[in-house]
Amino acid sequence: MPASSIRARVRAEMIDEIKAVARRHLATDGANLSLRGVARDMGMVSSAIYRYFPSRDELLTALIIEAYDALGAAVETADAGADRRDLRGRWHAACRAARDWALRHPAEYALLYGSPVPGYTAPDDTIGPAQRPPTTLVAILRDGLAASLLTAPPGGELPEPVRADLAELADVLAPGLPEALLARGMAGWTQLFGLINFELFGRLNRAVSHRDEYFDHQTALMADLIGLPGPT
Amino acid sequence: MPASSIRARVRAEMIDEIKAVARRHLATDGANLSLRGVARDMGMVSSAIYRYFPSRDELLTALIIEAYDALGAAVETADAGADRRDLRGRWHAACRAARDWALRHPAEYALLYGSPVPGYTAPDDTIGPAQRPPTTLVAILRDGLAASLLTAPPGGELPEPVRADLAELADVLAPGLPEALLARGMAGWTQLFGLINFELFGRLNRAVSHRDEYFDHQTALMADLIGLPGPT
DNA sequence: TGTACATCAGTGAACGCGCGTTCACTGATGTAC
DNA sequence: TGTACATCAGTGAACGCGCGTTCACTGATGTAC
Repeated sequence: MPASSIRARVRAEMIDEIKAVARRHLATDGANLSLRGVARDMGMVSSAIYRYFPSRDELLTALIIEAYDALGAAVETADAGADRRDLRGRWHAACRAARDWALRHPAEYALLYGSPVPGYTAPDDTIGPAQRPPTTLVAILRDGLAASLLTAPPGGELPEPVRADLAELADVLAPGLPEALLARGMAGWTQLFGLINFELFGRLNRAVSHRDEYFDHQTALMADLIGLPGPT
Repeated sequence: MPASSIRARVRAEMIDEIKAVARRHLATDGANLSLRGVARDMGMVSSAIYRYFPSRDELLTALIIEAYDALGAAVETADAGADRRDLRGRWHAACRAARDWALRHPAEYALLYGSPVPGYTAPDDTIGPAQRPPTTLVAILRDGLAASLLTAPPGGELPEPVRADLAELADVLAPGLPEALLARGMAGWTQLFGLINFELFGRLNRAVSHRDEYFDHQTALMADLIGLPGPT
């Protein structure tokens, strides 16, 4: 290995460490991530960070993309671990994986799905990673339809403008998926993140104590609405 | 009117004005509300604010309570304006009112339902106002049941720990409501805020352009799940 | 293999800005006799 | 009705802290001949 690539490797490790420290900071400061604070924790002077990230916002962006990818990978892996033909099992596995990831990484979750960071607008590179979780969910529906395990609801129930929007969206997320089924998939996706939001941001605090069971039951209700077959 | 109460009235007006200015600030700074910024906008020196609020956090709390009350009132008024026996109409009206309020007051909505403010914990006075929207929603279900317009799903579908949690919760939100119906009401409530979150925080940006129709349709799906009678 | 040069990481000081909160104070407004 | 006193709103300076970013710099590490 040439000396230059040692330098490159050390550099890559530094970048990773900065991101790791920054992730820890997110937990206490929320999105008010402080470059100086990160530098302090690394035992460097604050300006040294600029060797690795050109600005605070770029560091934030890197964290956001990594978080989306981690969440997306968790959801995809969970889905992949379930029997292909057990749609309900796949749905539950994917939803649980999202929730588990969020509970294990609450600050990163908040960065992705909480209030927008003031003064920060996410660049376009975040779009792809952000689409992984919903893509995985609707893939379950598409597979089910292809295997005739599932029937699409009548499309006539959709108002025309909604149908048109969903048709375009289907091209991106799940080509060929009937609009009425995509609408239900979106409902499930919305519900999933509504549930996680409420749990994580304290909305269940004096209300629901058996969180796992509650989550599973709410998820099952959505599976019913979508029409996923399987044991209730 | 005695002179003293003139002073009291002026004081009350100042408090209102401070809150109004602070609300404007929320729109740009998010929850990083700055007392000095508010004071500047009012043409006062920053320390003068302390005549009216003992600390920044108390001002935040006042804004939060007012926002919850405004949202709660909007939802209640919308529900009250619909035919008592048209459960589906009431449900839609309440949901639309919540969304409308959120779209008109995005920063305040984010304060209530977005990521927690770092370093701030909401005091107990916020609990009551925060419960108004879900209380209104489940009241629709309770009314429907009382008027035999609605039947409760079989309670056997609920895992026991969830049933117990929901039984306690029913005592607070809607005494006597069967747990399985409350579970569906909670699903609707979760969905409602999931929908608003996604719309407000940009999750629908390159995906759904007919927001009103999409929202109504998603809300209708939840009404189906709950079993609300009425025209689909 | 050894030397001259280029690259790069990290330092330390500084700029210009922001913040919440305290404190002694001035003046105006109200109250009591 | 007039005067002495108390209350209160708002001022201005200060404390002590934080932040992102720039810039000239030192030394170490790598590269080319």
